[in-house]
Amino acid sequence: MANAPATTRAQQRADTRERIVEAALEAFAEKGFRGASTRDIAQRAGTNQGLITYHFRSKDDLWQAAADRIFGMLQKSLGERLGSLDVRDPRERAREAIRAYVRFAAAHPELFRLMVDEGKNSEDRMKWLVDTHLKPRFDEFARAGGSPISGSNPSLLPHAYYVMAGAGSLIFAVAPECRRLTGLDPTTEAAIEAHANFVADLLAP
Amino acid sequence: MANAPATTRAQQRADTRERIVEAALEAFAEKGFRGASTRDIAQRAGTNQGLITYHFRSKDDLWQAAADRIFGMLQKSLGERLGSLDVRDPRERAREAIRAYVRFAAAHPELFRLMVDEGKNSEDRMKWLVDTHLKPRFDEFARAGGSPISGSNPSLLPHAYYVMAGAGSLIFAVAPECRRLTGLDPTTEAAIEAHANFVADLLAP
DNA sequence: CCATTGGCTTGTCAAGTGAACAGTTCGCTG
DNA sequence: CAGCGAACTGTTCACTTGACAAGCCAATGG
Repeated sequence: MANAPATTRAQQRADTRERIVEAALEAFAEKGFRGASTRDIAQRAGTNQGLITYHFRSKDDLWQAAADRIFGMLQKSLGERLGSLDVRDPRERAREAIRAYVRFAAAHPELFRLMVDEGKNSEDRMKWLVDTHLKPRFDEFARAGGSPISGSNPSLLPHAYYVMAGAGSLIFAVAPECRRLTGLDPTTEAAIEAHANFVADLLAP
Repeated sequence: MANAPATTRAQQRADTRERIVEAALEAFAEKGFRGASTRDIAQRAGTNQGLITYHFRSKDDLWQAAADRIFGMLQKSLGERLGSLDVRDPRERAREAIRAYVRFAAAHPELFRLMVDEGKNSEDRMKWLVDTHLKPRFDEFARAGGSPISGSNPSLLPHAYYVMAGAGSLIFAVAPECRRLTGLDPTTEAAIEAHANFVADLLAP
């Protein structure tokens, strides 16, 4: 009987791509699109730079894969949390949605960093991000949280959306700064819960 | 009588430095520290790259000058606004401080972009920024706005600070994204006032 | 068992990058 | 008005960047 190979080709391919995407997400969030080099990403993934252009044609394609990954995680995380919630009261559902979002922002500050890095310019990456990932999230926000938060005034929806995103994410996105500035480590469980409740109390009291 | 020179040497020097710092602030906010090149900055300022290393020894020094500029503007802007306000009620003063901050964030989104770009890592620029500019602002926030906002619970101060900063700034920092995502142009006077009131109502109702 | 495939490695390239420096201009001072 | 020195310019240097081409070798399938 021939030795079965330790890892099949398909497995290896998938594993490598996964490692690269994860490293890319980390690097892009940390240094921005231009600041992160493909060599740095390759090193974090434990491979070489040439392999990146082999699996992903270009740096842009790799960035899209990284964005797909983090937004996929967000959708899955929020979906699970709200799906298994049998509360009908809209305000209570809105509160729980806000708290779920804050917890996700704490666990994955890369999401916010990516959004800010790209949202400030009008390049193709921003347009792709809005059309592919942000639009669906915003529409869902309008449906679920609009009324309890913005008081059923639709013209306030954009304000409410960006207030929630900014208020819920910033402290985790600049965690090193927060530690040095305030002494509070926002990555602790207690700080995360305190922040989630603080934001929920503000937006859906 | 000898012709007085069109511009004195001191004027020329100051003008040039000013143009470079302004261009640098713009570029750093737009592309991040690593993403912005000194050549790009020189071009925006209408000069050449060599002049930058002449006036500012290094790219780091130029970045500090840019940070000094935007934080100086913030301090001046808030100081003027609150100085000429003869309202004694703490809550009303807090509301006005919040609204003043939101207006500044709208007029100068570079402030928030710089903070996020640097606050996410632990490099020297972040430490310098905290010690030199952020610490004083945070202390003042604790003195003036702490009680009306965080309900006199000092352990909530960091949360309140980052909620205000994030909620008040994000929509302006990612204005191109906001336009495409929601249809709302956050740079209009109406949108700015709406946002200022929205945030003030949340934090100091 | 061997030819082939395809994931991966290595080496190379043109286009930048920040810093440094020699050369040029010109306002100011003596 | 001479000439010093500060403001400015253009170029060079050592290095990094993303992309690509050629070759390597283990898994695959006949």
